[in-house]
Amino acid sequence: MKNETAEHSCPLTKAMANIGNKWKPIIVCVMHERNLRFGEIAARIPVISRKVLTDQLKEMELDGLLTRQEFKEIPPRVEYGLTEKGKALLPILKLLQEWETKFINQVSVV
Amino acid sequence: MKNETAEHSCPLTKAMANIGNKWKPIIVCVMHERNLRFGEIAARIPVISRKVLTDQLKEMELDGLLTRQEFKEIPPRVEYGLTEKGKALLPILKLLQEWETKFINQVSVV
DNA sequence: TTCATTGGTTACCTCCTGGTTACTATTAGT
DNA sequence: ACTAATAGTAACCAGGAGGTAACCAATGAA
Repeated sequence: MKNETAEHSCPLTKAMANIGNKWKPIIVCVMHERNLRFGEIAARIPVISRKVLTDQLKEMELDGLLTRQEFKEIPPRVEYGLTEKGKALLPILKLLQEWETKFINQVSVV
Repeated sequence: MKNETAEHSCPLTKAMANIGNKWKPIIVCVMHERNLRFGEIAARIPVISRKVLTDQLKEMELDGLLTRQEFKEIPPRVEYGLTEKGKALLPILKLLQEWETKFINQVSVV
């Protein structure tokens, strides 16, 4: 979610600019226990395209949510890991999941 | 954030489909203490356009986040209020704000 | 008769997001 | 000589999200 006004606006807007999109919360979640290689992330989220995954990982690195470590090997190996900022998001995302699960049927059915 | 796969996917994806956009978290926040009329919400979020606000409120009503009560008066009066589901979001959004504030400077500066 | 008020609606437009597909580099293994 | 493996890129595209501006209905007040 691009947001030109994010810089001079409330923390909530900035937070949503960081993780308020389709894939980023999921990427954070799948990395909860250990660093993962690019291919491992892709395997855990099979429905995401490689291009979009690359884009998201780049943005998240810039936003300080995760680190990227490139090993100079052939075939290439790249490992991604959560930063402290990224890790701090985990309990919040867990709450969000619980919230969704709790109120799963409380929508107006049209 | 429209999401065709939301129905058969993880709660997190569904949660983000509910509130993962530019305005909805803010709308929830400004309604934290009491019901508000359309114009009051608009006044609390001056940068949102009327059309977008209307759209968001409609979607949030459908998603069970808030209620809409129309009084048959002239000029019209419409009051919006958080549902239990919407209220349950408040502490989570508060955590998100705190998270953002805490890590506010921890981004890679390019 | 005209205006102000409220809560919208309608038509239209732009740009971003996410998506597909094909392509790349480099080395080891057969 | 050819293939497999990894982590991407590049070119291109459709659709949706958010935005602007003008308009509307109903009534009381001036």
